[in-house]
Amino acid sequence: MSSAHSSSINNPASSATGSQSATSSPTFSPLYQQIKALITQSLQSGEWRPGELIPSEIELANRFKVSQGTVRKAIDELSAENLVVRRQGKGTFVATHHEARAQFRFLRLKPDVGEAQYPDNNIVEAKRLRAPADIARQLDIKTGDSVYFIKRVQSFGEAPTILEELWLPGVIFKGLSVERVLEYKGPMYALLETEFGIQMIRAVENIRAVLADTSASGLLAVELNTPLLSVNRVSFTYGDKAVEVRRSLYVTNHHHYQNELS
Amino acid sequence: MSSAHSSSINNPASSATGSQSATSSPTFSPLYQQIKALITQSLQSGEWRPGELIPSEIELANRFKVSQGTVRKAIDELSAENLVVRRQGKGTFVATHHEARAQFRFLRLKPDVGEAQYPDNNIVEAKRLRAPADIARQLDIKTGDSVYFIKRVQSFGEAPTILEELWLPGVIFKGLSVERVLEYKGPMYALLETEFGIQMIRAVENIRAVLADTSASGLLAVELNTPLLSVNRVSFTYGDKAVEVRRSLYVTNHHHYQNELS
DNA sequence: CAGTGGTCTAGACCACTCC
DNA sequence: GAGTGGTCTAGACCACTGG
Repeated sequence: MSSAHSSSINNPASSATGSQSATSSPTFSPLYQQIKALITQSLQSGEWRPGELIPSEIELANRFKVSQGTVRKAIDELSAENLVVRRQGKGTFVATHHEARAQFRFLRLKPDVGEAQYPDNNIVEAKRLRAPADIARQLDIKTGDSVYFIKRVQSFGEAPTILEELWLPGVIFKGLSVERVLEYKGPMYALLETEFGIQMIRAVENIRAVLADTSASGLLAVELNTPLLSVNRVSFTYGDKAVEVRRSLYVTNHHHYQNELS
Repeated sequence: MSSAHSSSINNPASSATGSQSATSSPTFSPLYQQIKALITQSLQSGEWRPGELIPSEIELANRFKVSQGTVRKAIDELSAENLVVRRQGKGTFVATHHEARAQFRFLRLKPDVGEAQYPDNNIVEAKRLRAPADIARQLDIKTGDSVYFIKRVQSFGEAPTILEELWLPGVIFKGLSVERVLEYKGPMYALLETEFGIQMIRAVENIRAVLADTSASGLLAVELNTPLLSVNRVSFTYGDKAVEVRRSLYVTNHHHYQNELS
């Protein structure tokens, strides 16, 4: 017995050769799913930080007392969900929003011609306020709870193209400095990751067509009643916890929202 | 030697135990990728038809002279790409558009309240004509080549919600009967699958916001200049061959286009 | 060169479906 | 019970990265 990290896995027969695994106990799930859950916990707890190398498959197999193949299958799924990134010969790394690759995972707006690029940010407004009912519902908090509100315009070159409002739960992002936000020019998710250790894992977008009102037409430099793409996004971190509501208006005269169906 | 199906796999050492595989020959790819390609060929050729059971993993392993694990990994990927569907205890089946499950793979429009449902079709127009330049480019055919053109309105309950135009290459869907289309009420992809053995595997949608013109406002029963979601879809079959252009207008007053980012 | 993930095999047992 | 996909193991070798 090498002691230390044994970790309670639902795996009665830790015996010797071949068999073991998967009895039909009340709460059964495959071993690799349990391993996956344990690794996810370590990711969530910050045992390994974004961008860092996680232990090798062999090391994890030893730690959890399972075969390398089982760890591999667990990591395969985490990789498919973009929680980690595998690099042959180097190791497996915790996914991070601080990478060019990651920027476009949550930005589907592409220019009609030319290469995709990341837009410039311009903060219009940033403040704390009390959550309106609809926002609170989407964030799974109570109406009137403290939220951060950020309004910004994103531009490609000289053309303002995205007008968006972000709502972030005050409890989770406690201490978010308005000044910090105002001076920050990079991707918001990268900032939230480094400042609060909160990672956006998944998001759901509801899309409609709307008309530009006075405010939008002014900020986006388009005529009143220009058709705009309205994108209502709710973003989730580990454990399917909602941590952002983002309401965006896209000018789609020279850009389009691209989606792959498969 | 049990003769019959040996099938030329890039696998020099078909020797006995363990090793073999993966020499660094000019055109190298992993064994399971080669197996995947062979299975895909059989799917494409119609050796196994949509909805049918394909041979078991063990049978395929014997046929291709590889281990079951290798076949498994090949099928895993085909399953992830929705080309086949695995059913424990029963077998692996060729995916088909004749299933409730499959309907919503290519229809992301969801009602704001209530369960998703499949709309009723109303054909407005169906005819053969010569491909305009932009359609031809997207279908990878020549301007003026014969195409089928179908215009239809789809309604949820009493509310017309989708106005769309479909272009299908004449060469591929030769003999598509206008009468057949006019009387057909189900999903178009199911019809094309059964009538021509062509399966839609993947699609790319480019989305913008536009204003309803006179024609659209009439057919969709909305006011002139109502904002509409414009969805330009190109669909692909095996071998990434474009086989449909579909230009849709969605009324998003009581529905929204839902997209999951991950 | 050692260490990592990637591929491949062989064999075992489990869970599910159908006869 | 027989057959299918699903899980798990153990061990081998390959491809890639870096010191």
